[in-house]
Amino acid sequence: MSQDRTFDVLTATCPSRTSLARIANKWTAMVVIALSAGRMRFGDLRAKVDGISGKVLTDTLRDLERDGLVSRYAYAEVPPRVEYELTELGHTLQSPLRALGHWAEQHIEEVLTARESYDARR
Amino acid sequence: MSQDRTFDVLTATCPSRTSLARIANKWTAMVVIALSAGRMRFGDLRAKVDGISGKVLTDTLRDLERDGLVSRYAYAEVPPRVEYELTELGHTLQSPLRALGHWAEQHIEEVLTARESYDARR
DNA sequence: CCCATTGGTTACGTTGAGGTAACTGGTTAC
DNA sequence: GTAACCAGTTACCTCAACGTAACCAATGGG
Repeated sequence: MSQDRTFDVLTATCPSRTSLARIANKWTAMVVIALSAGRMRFGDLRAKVDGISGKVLTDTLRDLERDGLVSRYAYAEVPPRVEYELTELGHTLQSPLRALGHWAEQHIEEVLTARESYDARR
Repeated sequence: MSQDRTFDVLTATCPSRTSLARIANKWTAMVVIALSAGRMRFGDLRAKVDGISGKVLTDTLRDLERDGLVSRYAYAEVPPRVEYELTELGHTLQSPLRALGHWAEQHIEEVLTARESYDARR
């Protein structure tokens, strides 16, 4: 139950780094943030994560499903209906990733200002 | 001062998304986590972020500097010496990214288990 | 003298992420 | 008959990410 100091993302061979590589990713972040609103079907998710291509959304969802972060519910209907939702594990990832999204929104003006002065300097 | 609902990372054209793309990135996360320990020179940073190549570290640091998250101090010595540290803005990013790192370390076992059962299922 | 040492940067070549577009399936509406 | 519907899947192509290795310049050792 207590924290084993066994895993360290800064160590190249540590398996936790493969996990970090997956979650520290813009598409993963956006999909998880979108799914925070609750169970959703593929088309709605695609509309919510503005600009994501079908291929990338499919790939991202499959990876998240494989890692146990998202559940997939397919209905044998025509036209097909498929819904996705965060698992219990996925919910634990929601708050860190939403924090990242909030950071991006709250600090974008400072970032843009910094970029301008950096670019002007060269 | 209050929160304008002006920015939304889920909107493709929103500038905050470019910012999210930069911070929701494995190398960015690892470098910021490493720099949480304080001002550090290039070589030490490279050793701490195990497995990162010189080129990627340089590129990552330059992007972070451009966005105002990291300060760069170069000394005109031979051999050259350059130190980096988080800016005030960079410090505000430290806790969300460390949270991501912790998540990866704390939940890697569940993730590995999920992967196994997913792969076995196919 | 000459060469090795040192940290950061750059040039070059390779790999992989990601975009586009065409196609699948059975049912309903024209 | 044929067109539209939804969630993929595949093939193909492009461009960005990444790794490798050479390079720079002043100092110290032999």
